Amino acid sequence: MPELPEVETVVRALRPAVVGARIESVLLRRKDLRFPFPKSFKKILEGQRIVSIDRRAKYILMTLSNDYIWVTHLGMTGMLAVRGIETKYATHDHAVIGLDHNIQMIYNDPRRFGYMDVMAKDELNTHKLFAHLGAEPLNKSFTADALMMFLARRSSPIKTTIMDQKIVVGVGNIYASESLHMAKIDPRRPAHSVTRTEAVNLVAAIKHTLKQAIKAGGSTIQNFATPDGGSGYFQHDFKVYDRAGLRCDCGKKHAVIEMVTQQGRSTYFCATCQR
DNA sequence: CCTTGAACCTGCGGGC
DNA sequence: TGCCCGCAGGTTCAAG
Repeated sequence: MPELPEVETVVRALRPAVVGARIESVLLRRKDLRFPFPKSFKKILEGQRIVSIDRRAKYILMTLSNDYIWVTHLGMTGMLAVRGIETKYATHDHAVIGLDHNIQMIYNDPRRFGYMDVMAKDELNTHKLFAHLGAEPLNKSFTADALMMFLARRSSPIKTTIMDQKIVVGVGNIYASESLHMAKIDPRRPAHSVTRTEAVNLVAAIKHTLKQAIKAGGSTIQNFATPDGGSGYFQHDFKVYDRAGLRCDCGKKHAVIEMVTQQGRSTYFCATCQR
């Protein structure tokens, strides 16, 4: 999936097209994605206007005129895009939301790890999906002190730890490697071994990496594209991700990027500049 | 509580 | 050319 920058890119691209639009039809081309669509999904959406579109963690939130929130998670391979009315669908076009002014919003997702839900507006912060989420990395509340509190009692690797959505949201497999590289921290180190100074650097690195990626319109890998059909460019800026065997730009002699597996996910780092 | 591993699903690229 | 294997942006759940 899209990590935080990709979801933010999707939200920003959709905003001008969907805010104020009226939902005229909901076509579900299968009954489930990762989970079944809620029974009342069609009934709650149809006839409503989309009041706003926002992001929380990696979730897309669309507030409707009936005070319900339509929640979409893109999973690993989900895409939410707008286009003109068409009757011909692509493989994996699972949901088609018809808007006024002859616009359709299409949800396409080959692996179907994504899902949609609806909830009352005032239920948002207590809802199962959101109650346990940690800090938004780009908010002021995400500080080294806040991070240190969690790191202290964790023995698992720092890379795994910053991907834990209970601690900080939005940092996925790519930006975890990239942020640790920028902060010069070895991803294999136990979380509790990270010093306060390093935590300060790490928090700054996470914020910087995510912001830069948003600026570049996210990363394009395999099937991720921005909703207008374009691509993000951040993948051209990867310093370590997917670069095993290549020289690290730290420029030190024999500094080569390595790949290791941590909890089933690939981690990329430079053992020379990351300690 | 924390940690780890498996599960969900399809497609693609590399190696033989 | 074609097949098989491993791997891919995330999250959740169970078991230790």
